[in-house]
Amino acid sequence: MAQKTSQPVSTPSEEPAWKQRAIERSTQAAKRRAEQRVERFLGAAQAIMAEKGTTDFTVQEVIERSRQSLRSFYQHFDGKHELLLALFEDAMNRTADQIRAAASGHSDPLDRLKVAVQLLFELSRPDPTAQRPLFTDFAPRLLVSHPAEVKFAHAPLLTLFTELMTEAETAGRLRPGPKPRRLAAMTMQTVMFNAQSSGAPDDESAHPITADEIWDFCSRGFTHTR
Amino acid sequence: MAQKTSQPVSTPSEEPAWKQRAIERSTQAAKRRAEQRVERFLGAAQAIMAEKGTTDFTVQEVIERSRQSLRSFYQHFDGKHELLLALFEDAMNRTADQIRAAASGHSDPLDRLKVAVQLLFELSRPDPTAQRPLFTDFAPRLLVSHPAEVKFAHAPLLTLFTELMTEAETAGRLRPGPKPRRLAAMTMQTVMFNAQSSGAPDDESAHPITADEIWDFCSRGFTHTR
DNA sequence: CGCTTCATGAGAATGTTATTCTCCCACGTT
DNA sequence: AACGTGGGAGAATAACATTCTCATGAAGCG
Repeated sequence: MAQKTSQPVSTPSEEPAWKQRAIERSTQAAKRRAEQRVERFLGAAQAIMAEKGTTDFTVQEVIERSRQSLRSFYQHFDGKHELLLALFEDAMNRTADQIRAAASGHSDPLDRLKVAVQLLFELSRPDPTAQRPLFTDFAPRLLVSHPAEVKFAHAPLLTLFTELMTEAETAGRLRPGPKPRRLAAMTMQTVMFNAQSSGAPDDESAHPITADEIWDFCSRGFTHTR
Repeated sequence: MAQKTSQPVSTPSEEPAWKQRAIERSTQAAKRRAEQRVERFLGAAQAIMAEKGTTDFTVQEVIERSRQSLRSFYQHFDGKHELLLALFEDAMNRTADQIRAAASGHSDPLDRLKVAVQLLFELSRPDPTAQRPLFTDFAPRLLVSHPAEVKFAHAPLLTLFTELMTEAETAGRLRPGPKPRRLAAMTMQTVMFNAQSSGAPDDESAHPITADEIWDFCSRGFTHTR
């Protein structure tokens, strides 16, 4: 955080710029190498998850696949937990982008919201076919063990939904009262978790709640319109 | 499965009634004893959970506390998983009863629903003070690993909410269209999971969504009332 | 050019649990 | 009295994550 360039306690003038730069350079190099390694771990983990369709891989598998060592792994990650968290944040970012892109295809604010809600619903659903174990396996667990991290990872999505809600509000399409951001938060949660427990898209006998139903529910609630 | 004593496939007459009864009696006795033991395991687990406020106890602790043996434990339960499931179902039943009782204190169908929603919200919230680790720890995990069991355990609650919804519908307080049962299911999910991620009742800086907001959201949605 | 340091590789050691297995005894039955 | 069975004690196993040890090779330095 604080750079030592300032001249307070220690003699700054005794740290010439060239030295700073030299250190900087070697530091940078080290950082690059570290990033390289981290990337390899991440890539390997992602590949394994894609194959097995679960987050239940072992650290062993990851290091074997990435041709690195256990030692190295724990040098770069605080534990398996952090690896998954990194992957999760990444996935959330990409998801937010995907949804934003899909929504941008419509001009009406409510249409945009609708598309976003329905796509998020589909993406959050536990489909054994599609490989999204991070959403269906990891996220729920993380939610109980590290709620703060989850909140952080959800940020991009929340931002997106807040944008969409705000646009809708500006267009006078929201009912007055609740702040867009809170509506966005509740809508997100509602959509994601209802998707979770809605079973796979096909199976089931009776229940499977659909994206349409969720949209209908979120947007209009259940009371009679007086 | 198949009995070895019989010559033909089935010879009921060759099994005298007295023998049947004798077997019955000893079977019943065994069953009683088994139930006894199961109760002890359950009780011990519950006590430990109450003390530690988490489902992360070890099987060891349970058997020590209940003064029984590992062998016995695995003879009665398929694994720790089944023990927790039993406790969970129990807790859900009691929760449903509690909510039903609270709701019965009001005469207006919508008031009843409101009370139910708000109480469920409070009960589902991760309050470190109150000891409800089954809701906050176990349920989410179970949801991903054994969705069917969760659905089963949720049944009493779903039934309750369906009743309340149906009453509201009968009273003409629901908007036409959606079936009460589906509204009940979505409302339940929405309330429970939003509570999950709403942080403890007190802490937090900005967010913490409230029971009122959730009720408002579920009942009225977010669109403008034309 | 030798020396030191640091990031890594390789993999053994540890720790924690759940789960299974083995031995053994007390009992009611035959 | 032999016997079959339920159950107690607790050792053995299995999976993993995590930590620790040792060795190496390359970068930096005098």
